[in-house]
Amino acid sequence: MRIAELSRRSGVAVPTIKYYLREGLLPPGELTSPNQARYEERHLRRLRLIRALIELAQVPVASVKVVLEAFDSEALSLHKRIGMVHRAITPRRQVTADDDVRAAAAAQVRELVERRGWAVEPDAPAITTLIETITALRALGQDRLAGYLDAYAEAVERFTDLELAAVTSHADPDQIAESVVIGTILGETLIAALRLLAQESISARLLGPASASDR
Amino acid sequence: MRIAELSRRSGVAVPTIKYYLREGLLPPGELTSPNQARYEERHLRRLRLIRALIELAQVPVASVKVVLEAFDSEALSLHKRIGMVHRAITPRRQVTADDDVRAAAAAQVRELVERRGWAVEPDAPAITTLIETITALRALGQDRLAGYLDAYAEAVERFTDLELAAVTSHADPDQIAESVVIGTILGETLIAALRLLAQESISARLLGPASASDR
DNA sequence: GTTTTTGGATAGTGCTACTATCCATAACGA
DNA sequence: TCGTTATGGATAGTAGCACTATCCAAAAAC
Repeated sequence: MRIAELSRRSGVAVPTIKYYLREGLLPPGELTSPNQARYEERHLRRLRLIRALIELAQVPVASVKVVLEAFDSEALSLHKRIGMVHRAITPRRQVTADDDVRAAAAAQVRELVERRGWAVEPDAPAITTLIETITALRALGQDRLAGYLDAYAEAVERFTDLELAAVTSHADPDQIAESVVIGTILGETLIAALRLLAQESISARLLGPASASDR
Repeated sequence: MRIAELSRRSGVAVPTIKYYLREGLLPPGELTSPNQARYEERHLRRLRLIRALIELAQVPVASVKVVLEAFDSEALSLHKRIGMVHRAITPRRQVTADDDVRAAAAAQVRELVERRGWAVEPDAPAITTLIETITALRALGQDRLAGYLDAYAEAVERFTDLELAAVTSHADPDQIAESVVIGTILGETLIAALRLLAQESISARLLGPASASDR
């Protein structure tokens, strides 16, 4: 197919497709002449994936590129590819002043990881996010929330077990990689949306129409 | 305190504080003369909250403003304030072409909400996100993942129950509002980070060193 | 009494994610 | 066959966001 059809079937404007080609998000089509290229179904699939990552999961274009590189690195172990994706989608956090609040948060995270028997590198990007978030929660007077970390961690393990169990049912290792990468990123969007719905429902029941200041 | 001290204690540059004042994120200090204002502890707390929302939860400045307005709307019921926050932190999704894939996803979401007995408005922002995400997952050939929606929903209810239970232990309704708003937004960051850690751990165990192409 | 800081206003910056324009060539439709 | 439309590739421009920088007269600090 030519670029116009790719655009029509994906809903992405032609100049945007050209931009993705320039940025290396989308592999070039096969040139049939100096100014004519042919695109395949895989280009359409790739384009849909790019749009899902950008629009739904809000991944920046530069990170999408890294994610897709991990996606395509068939020579690497799946674990390493997942590591690449994690690094790509975790924003760089500049570490706050290293006071005792942060040290306590770091200790809490270390203990959590140990208690749950998680095999993670101590400099994993999510560790920093976790420490900074707990530090912020405590600084905001929300120690209570930070104290429920273990319960959160347990609930979170359900997602992961579920996902990885689903994945191992696939036979083709490339299919597995695809599922894990997509599941990691779009799964987060899914979970966040479900969480908001559950919250709205509970809040409607507990805190809504019954409130004095309402209506 | 004056602006220099506010800057020093919060770690936010003076011009940035002025910018937040202009944008209405931070209430003005009390003017003691035409070009002199006094800031209180509450300004420092507010500034820390703003930074946590922007840096950790990646909430855009314009949305932070709406969140803080909900935060300060003491006249509204907590349920309505939560609704404001949800609308502020959910990006506008332009609806994809209304084909049968999307219709099926919409039906799936409707059934899920009904099955779980969730009391949510049918035009809640998270509903659209959910439908679009499921549509995208199916378009990407990840029907399996989309099929686990119920299990995801169940795990997600744990968070929410936990949070709301924790909240009702507070007596002061303003404290409750504060906890819910902060918990809603920073909780998501927390959950996402924990999920990445759990995933890294499981993937290290199942898919890591054992792989052929890995060292 | 001089140096520093302040609130307030305005303008400028760097980055991101596109859009727009141009051009020579190729494909299409009458 | 021939005028119109589409294409690949290059370059330049744009809109929005989140700050930064600069300036000023007046106040504070030393």
